[in-house]
Amino acid sequence: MSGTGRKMPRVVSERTAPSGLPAVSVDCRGIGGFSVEKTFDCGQTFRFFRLPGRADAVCGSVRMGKGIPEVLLTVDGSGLDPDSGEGILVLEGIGARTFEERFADYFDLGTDYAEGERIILSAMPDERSRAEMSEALWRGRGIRILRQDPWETLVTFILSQNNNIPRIRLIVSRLCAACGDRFPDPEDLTRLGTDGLYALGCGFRAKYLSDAAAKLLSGQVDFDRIRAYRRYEDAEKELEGILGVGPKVAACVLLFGFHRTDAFPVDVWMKKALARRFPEGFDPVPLGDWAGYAQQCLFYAERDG
DNA sequence: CGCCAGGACGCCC
DNA sequence: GGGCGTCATGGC
Repeated sequence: MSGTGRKMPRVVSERTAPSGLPAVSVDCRGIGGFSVEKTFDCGQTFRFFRLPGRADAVCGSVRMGKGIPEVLLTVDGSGLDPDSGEGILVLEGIGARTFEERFADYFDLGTDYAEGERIILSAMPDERSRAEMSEALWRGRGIRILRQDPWETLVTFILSQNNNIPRIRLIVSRLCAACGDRFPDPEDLTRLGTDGLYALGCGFRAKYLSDAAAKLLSGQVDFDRIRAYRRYEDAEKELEGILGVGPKVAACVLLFGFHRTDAFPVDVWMKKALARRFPEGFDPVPLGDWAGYAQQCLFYAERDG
């Protein structure tokens, strides 16, 4: 996906919420649809939680980068049509300037996902597989690939292996609680040590997190270098130099943390989805930069039932 | 009690 | 290169 979107969302009002925090309303019509519920419940982020009794509103913290204060954000999608994903999005915790400079990009609202659907379907090899993909895209319509912080995605997806989403969220929340209610930096993991991470419930993944922190701090793994690789395999191999990072975790980090949208993570859910929908086999390569979005739709549809 | 979870490692052949 | 047991933990 190009990200050189034709129609950027527009801030239609800015105010101070009763909480005292800044808030903006954003016109999301004509950008290809957006669903808060699906985007924050499709397993790409683990630090947002549904507001009680609200299927269409979430609240969570966004890591903006090392040394930059996190943003506590409430995302209210109740003004978006659940079918078309068109309407007004309300964000509490940021003003218009922060939205335009950072969060329009974070939500990937400048990318035309309707065009992406057409590209994906046109790349399907036959009518039967096209029908299967069409159904999955319909179910996942409104999902956006968030542009998250690479370090946060690395840590959370190391924790994801042989684990389930509720428990990943639990461990991440304990990690943040142990680091002053913010996401830990590499130095924080070093300070906690493998024993400390183990005590927080990371299990056998504790040593993986220690290794990740050490290799980031030493420069053996470098996010700028990863970002600069042309070939997906080069970026994947550098990430796989970290203990506990294999093809699946690397794919998630590249997709969600580096917006390498040609990544196509395959986990147990995806294996089930692919075997069920495409028994003759499935090749994500022809999907190009839309492979990651197609994967998210297949994953969401499979897990949603 | 068992089984499973956004897998990867270490070892075997 | 493929196959298989193992790894912590919590929820069911």
